[in-house]
Formats: sequence, C-alpha cells, structure tokens
Amino acid sequence: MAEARRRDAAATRAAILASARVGFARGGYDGVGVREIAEGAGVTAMMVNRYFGSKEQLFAEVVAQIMAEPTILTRANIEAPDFADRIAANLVDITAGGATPLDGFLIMLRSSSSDQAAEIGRAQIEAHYHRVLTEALAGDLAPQRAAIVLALVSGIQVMRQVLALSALTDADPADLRGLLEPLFRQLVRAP
Amino acid sequence: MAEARRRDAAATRAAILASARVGFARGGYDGVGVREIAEGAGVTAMMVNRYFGSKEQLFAEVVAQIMAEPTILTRANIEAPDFADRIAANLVDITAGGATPLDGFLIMLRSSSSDQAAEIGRAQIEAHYHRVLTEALAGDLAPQRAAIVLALVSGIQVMRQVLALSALTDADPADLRGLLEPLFRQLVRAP
DNA sequence: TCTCCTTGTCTACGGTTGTAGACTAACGCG
DNA sequence: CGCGTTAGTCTACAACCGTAGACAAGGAGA
Repeated sequence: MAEARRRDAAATRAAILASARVGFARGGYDGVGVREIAEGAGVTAMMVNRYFGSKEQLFAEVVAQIMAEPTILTRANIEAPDFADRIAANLVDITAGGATPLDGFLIMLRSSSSDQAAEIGRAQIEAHYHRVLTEALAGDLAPQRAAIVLALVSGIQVMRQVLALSALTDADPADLRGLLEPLFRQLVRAP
Repeated sequence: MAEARRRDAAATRAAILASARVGFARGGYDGVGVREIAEGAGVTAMMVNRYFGSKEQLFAEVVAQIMAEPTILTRANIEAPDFADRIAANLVDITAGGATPLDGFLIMLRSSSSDQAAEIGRAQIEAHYHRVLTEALAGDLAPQRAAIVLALVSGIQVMRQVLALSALTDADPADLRGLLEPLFRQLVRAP
C-alpha cells in the first residue's frame, strides 16, 4: 500500500477496496473504521464516501467481490469423484486447489454483530455457497447435507483462523486430511 | 428486567451480568454498549464499572460464567457409548440433554473482531472444551479429532443461529440426527 | 497559456463510546 | 434517633465514529 500514486481514480478505488477487504476480514464490519481503511489505501477518509457512498455500501461491495471469486465450491469440483479429497485438502492447505478460501465466511461471522452487515452477506452465502452445493449434491436431504458440509468447512476455518487451535494449526496436514476425507465422503453420498 | 428493586447489591450485580450475557450473545463484545447493558438491568451505566471495573472485565466474567456451565461436553457424556447420538441430538434440539448449549462459541465468534475479547475466550474454549474432549476421546490424533468435533459443533450452531440457514432451522430433527450421528461416531472412534 | 473538471485534503459537525468524579439517598447499627 | 457506610444517579470528559461541505491542486483540452 501507500505507493506514490497521484490522481488515479481507478487505482485509488481499487486500493480502498483492497484495504477495506483486509480490514473487514480482520475485524468485521464494526472492527475497522473508515479512517483506518483510508489510511491503508493512502488516502483520506472522505475518499471512501466519495467513491462508495458510505461505509455500508463499501462493505456490500467487498462482500460481493469476495463471494464472486472462485472457491472450492464450484460445480465442477463438487461433482468430481474426488470432491471429498479436494475439499479436505483445501481446508488443510487453504491455498490448495487454486481457489480462494471461503473468506466470505470469516467476514460474515465477524460482522454478524451488526445488523446492517449481517443481512448483506447472509443472502450471498445462501445464494453462492449453499444453493450451488445443494444442486450439486442431489439426492435425499441434499439441502441438509449441503448445510452440514458448509458447517464443517466454516467450523474448521473458525477453529484454525479465529481461535487458532493449535491442534489444527500445528498438525500434520496428512493426518488432518485423513480425518476429514471420510466425513466429507459420507456427506457427499446420498443416504 | 427492570423489577422494582432498590439497594440490593447482589441482585443488581446479577441483573447486570444477565443483561450483559444477553447483549454479548446478540451482538458480541462490540455490539452492545455499557449504557444498553445497564438499561437492561435497570441501572445506570456507571454501575457496570462500579461492580465489574470495566466493560472488558465484565465480558471476561460473562464468558467465564458461560464456560463453567454444564454442556454436552462432559466427561461422562463423552465416554458414554452413545455419545455420538447425544451430541447429535443436542445440536438438533439445543435444549436436549439438560445441558446449556455451547453459547460460549457464539459469543466468542461474534466477539472475535475485538482483540481484547478474543484472547479472553480463546483460552477458555481451549481449556473447557478442547482439553476435556481431547482427554476423553483418547487414542491416535485425539487433539485433532477433538478439534474437528468442536468445529462441527460450532459450525452447525453458526449455520443455525447466525446465518439461519433454512435447511437446518426448518428440517426434520430426525433427519438431521440421522446425518450427524455417523459423523460424530466416526470422530469418536480412534482411527 | 488559459480554463474547467476531476482528484484529493482540511476542518468540522453531531453522535456515541468507555470511563471518571462528585453528589444524593437509602439502609443497618449504635 | 442519629450517623456512617454503601448503593445509586448525574454531569462530564476525552476519544472515536461516519459523514458533510468548502477548498486546493493536478491534468487535459481549447
């Protein structure tokens, strides 16, 4: 951040968006102020409102951007025969699979305390994550199985990144994959 | 709240604690102010600091109180042969099992945005939930299996109570138990 | 070179936050 | 009955929040 950029609207807008994403991911909607976001982008707080109207609209744009990024929960991935392996690997090594991890979850969890922010992402999670997963899983109780898959994914992420449980952060990735794969395999298969 | 109570230190303290618990559970550490907490207890904001020193110490006390309550994660429950059934039932019907649900999780997740609050509950979760579960599970990779159990439990709770995923809130409890039980059974059994 | 639109900053506002000190009123005890 | 301790309130402060308007400076076209 804070490069020597002057009078470049597109770059400034992008810088604000990037700084906001970092800030919201760390502290949620209420955990970061517009002044801090602006400082991270090398501009003044007023620029945030100039470019995005308000903090709330900026948050909505950040969430929409994150949700639109490719995740492990794509149709092709889900329907692949080794989906359980892939998602387990992605959880253990969040950079695996060439997909952004489900950052949307963390931001939403951390922002769920503010009513304005909660509803913004709730619909997005349901639309982008749960719906596509439900359709791909098919079979009996597909919505419920999809929800449990999401619960497991978000739960692991929370334990690793929010609570930093050493049992997960310091464990042998192969061991973790060995524990997670059977769980996902069971959920992918219709009962 | 707001009963006709006057000059009763113990009752006032308890009322503040109860109001704080409700507030923190709904909005997390930053989601509720001391004035709002005090109003819920029928007193002035200053009483919070008088009785608890600061908002942060009040939060610590609330978290400690919640963590000390009996949950489904007791040694007796975990070592019972039907632990998987019990925890699945407890997740589906959070009043089942005569145990307070893991409210501590929700409060911590919603409060994880504030640094001060995060560390307070992190240690408590590790001590009260993860440690006892690890000891009871025994066998290979017990800490990892315990962490995944916690991840699943917290994930389900998040999906139900924070994101209010209709697939979980409106589903037939028997169906959910049928999906969850095999997962927990697999985790309880040492690999 | 002059001009005008865009990009950015500065100052400031009303509101809310957690906290502090001074003050009032009720209760128990002699 | 009087008095000291204690539960409680009131006012206020300093800091921060999101937002607004006025103003300065850069850059491109005439």
